Amino acid sequence: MFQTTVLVVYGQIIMSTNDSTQTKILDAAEFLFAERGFAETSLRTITSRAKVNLASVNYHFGSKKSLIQAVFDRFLQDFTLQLSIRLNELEQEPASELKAEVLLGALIDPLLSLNKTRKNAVSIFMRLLGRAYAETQGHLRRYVTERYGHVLVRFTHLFQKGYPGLTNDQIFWRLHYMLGSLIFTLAGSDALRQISEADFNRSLEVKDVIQEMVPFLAAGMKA
Amino acid sequence: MFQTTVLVVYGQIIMSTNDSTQTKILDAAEFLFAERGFAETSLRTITSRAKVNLASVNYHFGSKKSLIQAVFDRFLQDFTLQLSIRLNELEQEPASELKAEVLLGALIDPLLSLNKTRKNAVSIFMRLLGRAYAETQGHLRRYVTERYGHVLVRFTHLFQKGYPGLTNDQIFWRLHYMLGSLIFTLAGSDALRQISEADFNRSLEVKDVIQEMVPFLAAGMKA
DNA sequence: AGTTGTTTGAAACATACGTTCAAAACAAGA
DNA sequence: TCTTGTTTTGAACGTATGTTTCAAACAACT
Repeated sequence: MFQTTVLVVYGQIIMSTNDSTQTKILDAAEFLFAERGFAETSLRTITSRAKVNLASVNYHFGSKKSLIQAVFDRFLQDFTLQLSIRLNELEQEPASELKAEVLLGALIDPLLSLNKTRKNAVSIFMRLLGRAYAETQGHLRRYVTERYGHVLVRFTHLFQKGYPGLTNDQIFWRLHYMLGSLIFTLAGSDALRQISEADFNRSLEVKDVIQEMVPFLAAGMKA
Repeated sequence: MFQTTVLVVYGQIIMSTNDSTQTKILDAAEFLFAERGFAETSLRTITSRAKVNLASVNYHFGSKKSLIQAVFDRFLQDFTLQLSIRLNELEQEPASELKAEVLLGALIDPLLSLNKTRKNAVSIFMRLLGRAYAETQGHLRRYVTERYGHVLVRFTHLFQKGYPGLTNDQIFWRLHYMLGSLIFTLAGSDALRQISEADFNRSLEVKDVIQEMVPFLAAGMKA
């Protein structure tokens, strides 16, 4: 008794809406979690925004903690699927082809493609990642790394193959730096703006921000 | 009625302890806030760790929100003071001297000097900054930027002077990237480790991590 | 020793939260 | 239409939280 619309072009899902209770909850939850944080968002706020009953969260997801995991799963399933397709291709390439720009592309393209599924999905996803990363204490990070960590390991191996002159330590940390720039910048691209002055004429498109970032990160990688 | 010990060498405060209730609360609060987050840390947990009465938080700081601000103030007063001394010097220098390594040093040295005041102060401070940054919604970021933003503006101007070939937009974003790497890396240097494999032999000292980061960031700045 | 202003202490308050429950509403098949 | 399994609903429960209150303890000064 809910409405589902799926727009498919040349076999690819371009946009889909799903008015089921579960989807309405996930949509409201991911927005509010990204906006305010996990602890700061109550189930009542979520169900109120989703226009569903409070009890339906526990009925469909079991608990608030499981809802948070479900929000991440929806993003990470899409993302890691696309990423591992790219990794499969790159793992066939010779080391000479594994330059930073190429490897970053394998990360960024799947990321940007998320915006095809939901509005502002990339910003929301990055904010959620930033928050999950801050949750040193919680079980969320453990859950994410246990479930999706193997993809990042493959990504690391490609960098090691492409940059044999760097030690494993250097690779590890530089990947760390790059992730930091990416998540930090995309999570709060509207944030640091108010720190600086107003006389900047910045392009706000996520795509442009990332495009601007690639040469910066690639240069650092070659340092 | 409380004990204060200040160790001064050649006119500089090397280490100081202060057993007043306010200090005990601040010490416990900054540790727990960094560890678990603001919302996830209750006043009862704080006062229990600090071994003071629950009501003393509201007596000395007014509210939990004000306590959070006070925690930041204690860090930022130390840090921005040291930073602005360095900025004063650098603002006298010719543009040719304002290279990325030098400017980053003006940021990093005051940062590292925080570890002289309290144990693990740098890591704690960076985690707090990461959390404050994630708090898009809250008033915390507004408070910090209104009170200490002018120092960052001066820092931005120095970069513009040192790198006249870059547009203001590029400067702005690249500073953004650098901050992301810095905060992200230092806030969770023990975090991404478990994602990757165990066969890395990483140095864990904050100082070393930062030292390793400078060439990476400087190369990006020159890209 | 007595007075005054400050700090601490134990208890209580009101509120917001995640979760549970049982009844009602609904959908689908016999 | 009756039955069965699923979903939605409104209300309630227990608990944890930030804050307030007011009396007791304390420190400094005369």
